[in-house]
Amino acid sequence: MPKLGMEPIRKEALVKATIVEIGRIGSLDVTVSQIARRAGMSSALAHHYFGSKEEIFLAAMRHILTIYGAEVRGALCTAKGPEARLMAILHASFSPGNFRREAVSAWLNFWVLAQTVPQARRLLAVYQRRLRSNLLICLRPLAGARATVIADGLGALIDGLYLREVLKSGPPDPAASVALLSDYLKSQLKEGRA
Amino acid sequence: MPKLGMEPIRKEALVKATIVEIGRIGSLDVTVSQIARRAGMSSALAHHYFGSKEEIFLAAMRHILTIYGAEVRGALCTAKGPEARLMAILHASFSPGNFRREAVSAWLNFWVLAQTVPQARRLLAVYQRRLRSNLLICLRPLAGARATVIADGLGALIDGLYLREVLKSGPPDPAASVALLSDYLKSQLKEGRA
DNA sequence: TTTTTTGTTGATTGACGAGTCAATAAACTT
DNA sequence: AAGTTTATTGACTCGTCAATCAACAAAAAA
Repeated sequence: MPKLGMEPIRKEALVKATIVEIGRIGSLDVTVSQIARRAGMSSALAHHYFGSKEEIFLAAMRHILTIYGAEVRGALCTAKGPEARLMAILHASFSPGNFRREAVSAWLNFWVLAQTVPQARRLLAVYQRRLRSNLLICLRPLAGARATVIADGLGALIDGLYLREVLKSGPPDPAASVALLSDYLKSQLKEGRA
Repeated sequence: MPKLGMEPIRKEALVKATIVEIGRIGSLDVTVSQIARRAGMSSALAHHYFGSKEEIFLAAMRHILTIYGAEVRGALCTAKGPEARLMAILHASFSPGNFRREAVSAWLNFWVLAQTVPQARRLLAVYQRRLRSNLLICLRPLAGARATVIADGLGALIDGLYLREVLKSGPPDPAASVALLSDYLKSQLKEGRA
């Protein structure tokens, strides 16, 4: 039955399965067999395509970051004006796609991974830099010299809200998080003007 | 050579060794043997006193939370007035003790643990509630109805700044985190008055 | 048609790790 | 002195899992 051109399909299936399994188990203690089974193939095939478990994790991480990046870009392209663009970024960070339980769990575990795997750390650093830069572009015309402080605060606040989501029982509440962020933003901008 | 009354000594040594090892490895993929070796005993003894690896982790977590709680209480008892008490809490959260790489790494990994181990989740929830309540007590006289929003924001911000410190390369910079927090606080309080 | 490339898996290897157990020894009790 | 409790460990069991391999199947290239 071997159809040709399976590689990208299999890889994508594995990446998605990895995120699901990490979310299900809640940690990186996920076996390649579990991932492969969920993706509908043998563990040997997973190794065949990715070489190692670590590569699978990194691919999954890239996938999450790519989704997030795309979502931000998509939101930005329709938003006009710095304030609207800022809100677009914040909304994208808490969009249903990124704020699913499994995605949050994946993030949390990638943070852990970043402590030991340089490649993972680099990926995360790229995301942080891009977020920061996006925020700064919008903030500078609004807050001048205070832009960097506000951007750092917003970045940390986003991560912190993700963290807290992990412990919360019940369904995720993106609106509350965005509200808190926008409240923070509003008061910081007022501060600059005072 | 068996001296009597070793249990508490051994347990404490194991707990401290656990935190060190988690910091060193950067994850919970720490073997009981590693922990025991660092604590200067056989792995069998570690099992003898704690029964399971999970119990060891939970004890380590309790230890970290206890230290943090003590630090906050200590800082609070000398501070007079709501503003000073707020700053005391913030400073305690970023005291050198809590800010050592190993402690922060432990914290991050306990977060992961909290996703799957109910006992761990409960411990972390207690910490969050206590922090929130401490903040609220100080904030209510200063910000009235806005107190809860500010407390939630501070809590998330603390966690988020923590996170970024672990992942940052280079030495940690508690002062910058405290500065950002106090900046946030200041502008939020001004907000309430406006 | 033969050969090569691509897809696929069951079985196996080799390592490692949590938890148990039997055995030893020092202290404390009676 | 005999018995009990506490401390301590080396050796072992049992399971798991990442990674490899040999083998088979089908498409594409020669």
